[in-house]
Amino acid sequence: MKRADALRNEQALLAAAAAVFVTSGVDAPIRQIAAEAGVGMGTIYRHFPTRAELVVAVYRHQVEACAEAGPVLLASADSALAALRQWVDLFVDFLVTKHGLANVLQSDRVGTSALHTYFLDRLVPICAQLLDAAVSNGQVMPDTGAYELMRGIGNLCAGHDKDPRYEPRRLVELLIRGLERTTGH
Amino acid sequence: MKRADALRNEQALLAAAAAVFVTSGVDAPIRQIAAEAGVGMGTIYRHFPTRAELVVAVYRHQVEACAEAGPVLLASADSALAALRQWVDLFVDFLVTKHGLANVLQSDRVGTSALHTYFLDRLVPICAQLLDAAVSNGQVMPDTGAYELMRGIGNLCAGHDKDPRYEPRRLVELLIRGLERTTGH
DNA sequence: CTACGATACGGAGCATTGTTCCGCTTTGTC
DNA sequence: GACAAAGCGGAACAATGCTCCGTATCGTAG
Repeated sequence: MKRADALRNEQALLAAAAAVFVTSGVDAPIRQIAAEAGVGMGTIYRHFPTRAELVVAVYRHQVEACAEAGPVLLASADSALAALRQWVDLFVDFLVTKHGLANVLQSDRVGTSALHTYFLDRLVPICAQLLDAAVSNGQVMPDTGAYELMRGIGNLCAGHDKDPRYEPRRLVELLIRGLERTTGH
Repeated sequence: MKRADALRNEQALLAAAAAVFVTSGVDAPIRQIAAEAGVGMGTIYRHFPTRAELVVAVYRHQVEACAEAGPVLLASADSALAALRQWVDLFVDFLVTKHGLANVLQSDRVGTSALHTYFLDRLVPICAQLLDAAVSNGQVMPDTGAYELMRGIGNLCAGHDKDPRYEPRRLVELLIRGLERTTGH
C-alpha cells in the first residue's frame, strides 16, 4: 500500500509539472518544478527517476486520446488517406501546443529515450494501421514505414516557436502529399 | 595589425574545434576545445564570442561550397527540379555528416541564433533560386517558401544518429515529391 | 637592444542545472 | 503510544557556460 503523503506529492508534482511545462517547456529545470509543487528535489526523483517518466505521466492522457482516435477516424473518414491526414493533424496539434515536446522525440538526447520509446511504442502501431489501410486501397505508396513517418513529423514540429516564418503544418502536409500515389505521372 | 600569437591561436582553435566536432559533435564543451587547442578558455571567447561564430568559422568553406554549387547545378542538370534535388542532396550530406549540426538549425536554442542566421542567410537565397526555377517551368507548386523548406530539411536531418531505422534522406525525398506539381490528379 | 604601452592570455571564480545521498520526519500498524 | 518502514528535503558534488582581471607576450619607438 502507498502512503498518503506519497500519493499527495505525486498529484502535486503532476499538477506542478503540467503548469511549468506550459510556461517553460518540458525542459524546465527540475528545481523549478519541485518549487512549484512545494516539494524537495529528492521527492521528484523518487517518483519520476527520469525526466522522461514525468513527461510521460503528464501527457499520458493526451497520448492515449491520440492513439484511440486512430481506429475511430479510420472508420468515420471518407477514405483511409483522409483518416491518415486527420490523425496526423491531431498528432501535430499535440506536438506544437506543448513547448519543446517535439524536440524530445529526437533520439539523440540522453535520458529521454524512455520518452521516445513510450510515445513511439504507443503511437507507431496506430500510425501503421492508418498507413497500411491507405496503402491497401492504393492511395499511398508502400515504401515508407510508420516509425520513420512519425519521427519525421515529430522533427518537422521541432523548434517552431518564435518564428512565424516556419509553419510545421505546411511541411507535414507536403510530406503527406509526397506519400501519395500519384495517379498521373 | 594582428599579433602573431593571436593569429597562431586562432588557427589552433579552428583546427582543434574541427577535430573535436568530429568526435563529440558541435555541442562539445568549450573546455574540451580549449584543451585540445592548448589554450585557455578566455582565448576561445575572445576569438569567438559565441559558439555559433566558432561553428560558422569551422564550416564556412563547406557552406560556401554548397552555396556555390547551386547555380552550377541549375546550369548543368537536366531540369530545374533535378537541380533542386541534387542540391538538396548536397545539403543533406553536409548536415548528416556533421554530428549535431542539424540540431542547431532549430531556432529555439539560445546562443545559436547567429549560426542559424548565417547558414540560412547564405543558403536560403540559393535554395530560392532553384525553387523559383522549378516553379517557373511548372515542375513545382508555387506555395512553399525557401526558408521553410530549408528549415524543414534541417529538421528532418536532426537526431538521426544511432538509429538505423530513421533515414532522413527518404523523408527529404518525400518532401520534395510533395513539392512537385502532379500532372494527373 | 631596451623599455614601454598595447594587446592577448590563462584560468580562477561565479552561476545554472542535473543528480545523488543521508539524516530527519511522517505514516501506518500493533 | 511506540516502532519500523517509507518517504522527504535539501546540502553537496559534478559538469558546463561565461566573465574578469592579474600577468605574460608582442611590436615598436628611441
